[in-house]
This record gives sequence, structure tokens and C-alpha cells, in this order.
Amino acid sequence: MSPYDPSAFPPFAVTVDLVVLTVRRHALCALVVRRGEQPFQGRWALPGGFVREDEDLGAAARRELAEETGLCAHDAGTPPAETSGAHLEQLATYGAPGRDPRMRVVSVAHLALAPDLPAPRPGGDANSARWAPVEELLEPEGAPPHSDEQQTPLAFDHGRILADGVERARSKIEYSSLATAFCPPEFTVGELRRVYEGVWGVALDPRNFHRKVTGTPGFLVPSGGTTTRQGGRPAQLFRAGGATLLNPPMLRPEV
Amino acid sequence: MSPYDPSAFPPFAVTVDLVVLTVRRHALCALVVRRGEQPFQGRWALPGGFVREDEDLGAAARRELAEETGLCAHDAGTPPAETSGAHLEQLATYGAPGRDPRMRVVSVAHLALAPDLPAPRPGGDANSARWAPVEELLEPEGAPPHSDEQQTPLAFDHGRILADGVERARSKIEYSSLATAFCPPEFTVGELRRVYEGVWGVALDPRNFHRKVTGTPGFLVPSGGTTTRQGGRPAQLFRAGGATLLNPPMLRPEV
DNA sequence: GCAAAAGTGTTGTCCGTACACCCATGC
DNA sequence: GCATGGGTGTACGGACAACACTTTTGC
Repeated sequence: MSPYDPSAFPPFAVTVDLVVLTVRRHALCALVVRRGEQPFQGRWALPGGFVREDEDLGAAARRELAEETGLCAHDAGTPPAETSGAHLEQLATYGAPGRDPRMRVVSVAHLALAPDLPAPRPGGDANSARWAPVEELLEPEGAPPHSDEQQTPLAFDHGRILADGVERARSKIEYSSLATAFCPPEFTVGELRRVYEGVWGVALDPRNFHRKVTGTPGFLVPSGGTTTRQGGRPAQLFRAGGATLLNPPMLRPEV
Repeated sequence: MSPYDPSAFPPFAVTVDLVVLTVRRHALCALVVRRGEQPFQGRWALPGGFVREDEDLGAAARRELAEETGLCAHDAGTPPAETSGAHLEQLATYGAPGRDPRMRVVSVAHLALAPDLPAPRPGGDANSARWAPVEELLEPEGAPPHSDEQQTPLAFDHGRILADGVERARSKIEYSSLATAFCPPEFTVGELRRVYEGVWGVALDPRNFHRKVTGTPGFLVPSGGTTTRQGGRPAQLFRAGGATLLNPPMLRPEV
């Protein structure tokens, strides 16, 4: 048989789903949209949509991200754009046969890291969107398996996808400069520290953190200005430097 | 419009492609099969095939791996099986519109790490298979963009997929115990060191390596036996321990 | 003055590196 | 004996944690 005989393989629908993370009020939050139709009508879900004909997977993810947030994301490989660009990278692909009860759908999940935006801009076919702390969205670890049905607030297998995205973000800021993607173009060392603290859910020593990030070549470049928007003594403003890998990495405290 | 109207999305073919790596004669090698048909007839390609109806992505990858190598792989999440199991994990998904000239194909690439097998067992629809050193398969970095057409020996975008898989393997053995997946069930510290040296392409200090791996709790458990199969003084035999994360990590020497 | 946040200095400790040195086998 | 690989001891240095301490603002 020819392996490309059109009758020899089943057709799939291919979608992209987005795990869009930000840090708000010292907590890691994810963008979720309310489903307006069956199945899981009224439940929260990750934003996403179908990949179009003649559209690459990354392009579909960027399009969905722009529709939902207005953010202009740049690819992980390209040099950081000067726009208010979020970080976007492919996360993983989910294609279990029963994950959508209606048809066979393979979803290529992407992970986006965004600065704290003023407000979610609902767009596309979602009738509402919000930033929700990830603790509210993820299933509790120690929940008994026979708990009541609404064990996860997210539709489909989006709880699992979100958990994978959060885990990726938590580990990746450890050895890369990705944490700056959570910050506005100019930020202080304290603001960057609060990003790490929010993503990891821990407290870091401000003095050692300051020495660490300012001492890593290429991580931060001073922009010249200062700010007192966090109160206290004026703090230097920085931009993200060109370095993408942190060596030695930022050490996450033991659990 | 309903986003699930069957006429509202284009149908895709979904395949799994495998990056199967092993260490042979101190070199990192990948399993490739020769294509028997157009396009890229006669060129080498990564093994792979269509995902079946009602088949999960990981199940399709395990099936393809078994067909090509006879290996019984276990999932990344499950505890290590006692069989001669290889490591298998999802790598990334490739779906550029033109990557297959005949149709729109989305390929979910997987990464498998296998011990040095006696010989490749060609199976399925490939008429020949071999282990090839990855340096021969990857495009040279400094090649001029206007070099002659056969710049990469691999079909489709498999050169890129292989490069991503090699990069994943190289970085992952740094902070996990995955290097043991390249070893037979019982192995010596020296054999494990040769795995690291082959994957990274560097030389490691045998004394410090020994102290490091035997001093990391849960990484190696002595099996009681010894061997002289590498010559010299008899070496203790070990099995892989239960630990999956290496903390502190194995440090890769600077490039 | 007082609180709050930004920075700097110092010290002990852990860990990686480099290298000297000894051990046990095959030939 | 000698080559080969296995395994231990030890000294040096870099980096991190845990502080004490000073600086500069708003109120």
C-alpha cells in the first residue's frame, strides 16, 4: 500500500491552544475564556482555535494570541523585538482519542509569557475572558479520586495542559532570561524579583537576588532612568539584555 | 459560526516521527531508514508513520519504535520497567504548510533513547535501516547558504527535527538521570561516563565523574557484581536508581 | 522621625575542578 | 613488568546563603 493514499489515514482536526501566563499581584495567573457552547458550556477553557489552511503552527498561535490579548509575540528564535512583545514557544501536543467528545482533535499547545496587561481584551468567539490565578485553575494534588465531579474548573484536558505550561515556565526561568518576558520594557530589579517570587511561590533574598542578576553579564542592561513607583529609595531601571541563557542558573529554593 | 462545523476546518494527516538515539563506539548515533518512494526516494529519513484512528500519540510512537527496533519503551511518567526499555518522550510538533509536498501533514516528533543494540531490525515499510552518527546527518553549521542542493542528507525537515532531538538529549542528561537509558540494564561507571562523553562530544575527568555519580543519592544502585569487559581493574556493576532528577546537575564543560 | 525599598560588604560553607596517588586485572 | 581502566585523597577557587549595614525616597 502507498502510505499516502488519502484513504489510508484518518483525518484529524488540528488546533492550537494557548497557555498565556502573567504575574499579577504577586501571583501567577493564566488567561482563560468562558465557553459559550457545548460541550463544557459555561466552563473556563484555554484560548485557542483551528489551524488554518496554509498556516504554520507558530503563526496560528501568534494569531490567536493577538486576537485574545492584542500582544505582538515574537518567535523564540528571533531576536527580541522592540514592541511590547510577549514570549511564545511551543509547549506540547495533546491528541488522546477521547479528549474532545465530538471528533478527533489534535491540539498543539503553546506557552506565552506576557507582562501584566491592563485588562484582558476578549476577542474572537469567546464571550468573556479573565486572568485567573493558576492555583484556582489547577486540580488540588491531594484530592481523593472519588471527589465530586467538578474536580477541575477547566474544560477538556486543559487542566493538564495548563499544569504542563506552568511547570515549563517555572523551570525555564531558572536557567534562561525568560522572566523578563513577564516585565514591561523597563523594569527594576525588585520588579523582576517579584516575578520570580510569583512564579515560584517563594520568597527570595532581595540583596542576593540583586547581586545575582546585575552580576550576570548580558542579563540586564541599565536604561539610565530611575523610578520610585514601588516606593522607597529610587531604583535603577533596566531592559532585558541580549543573553538568553543564564549561567550559572538562578537557583530555586528547595521545596 | 460553530467552530466545530466539519466544513469549517481543513483536515490534516497526523504522523509520528522518531528520533531514536544511541551511543555506539563513543559517538552519538541516530536511527534512519532509507525511503523507498517519492518524494526524497533513496534519501535517509527518520522512522515514522501515521497515527491510527483511536490511537493516542504516545501509543503510536511506541508502536513505531517497536516496529523499527523491537524495543519496548515505557512512558516518561511511568516507573522504569524491568524490560530492556528505552526512554520515550514527546519532542515537538512540526506542521509547516509545505513540509510535505503532497499534502498537509502535521508530525508529532518523539525522542527515544536506546542502549547500543546489536543491529537495527528493519521493519514496516522501510527497506533498510541503519545507525548513523549524528554529525553525518546534521547540516554543517558554517555551510554557505548557496551551497549545492544536497545540503542535508535527510528528507523533508527531518534534519531540523533531528537537531532538535539531539539538543534535547544533550541538555536533558545534564539535569536528569536519562543517560542510563543509553546503557544496558547493568553497567559500570565508566560505561556511563562514555555515554556522557559520546553525547556531549567532550572528555570528562574519570575520577570526578565517579565521585559525582556515586555520590548522588538515588542515581545508581550497586547490583553486587563486577566486570572486566572494559579491561583493567574489575569495575562495580550498577543499575539505574529511582531518582529521575539530578540535583545538583551534571555540569557540561564550557564549549 | 519612621517606614519602605534599594543597594553594598562580609563571612562561612558547599561543591566543582585539577591533579597526585593507589588498586586490581590481562598480557 | 607494564598498560589499562577503576577508585580515593586533597587543595584551591567560585558561588551561594545568611546576615549586618548604609542610602534615598515618601509621609
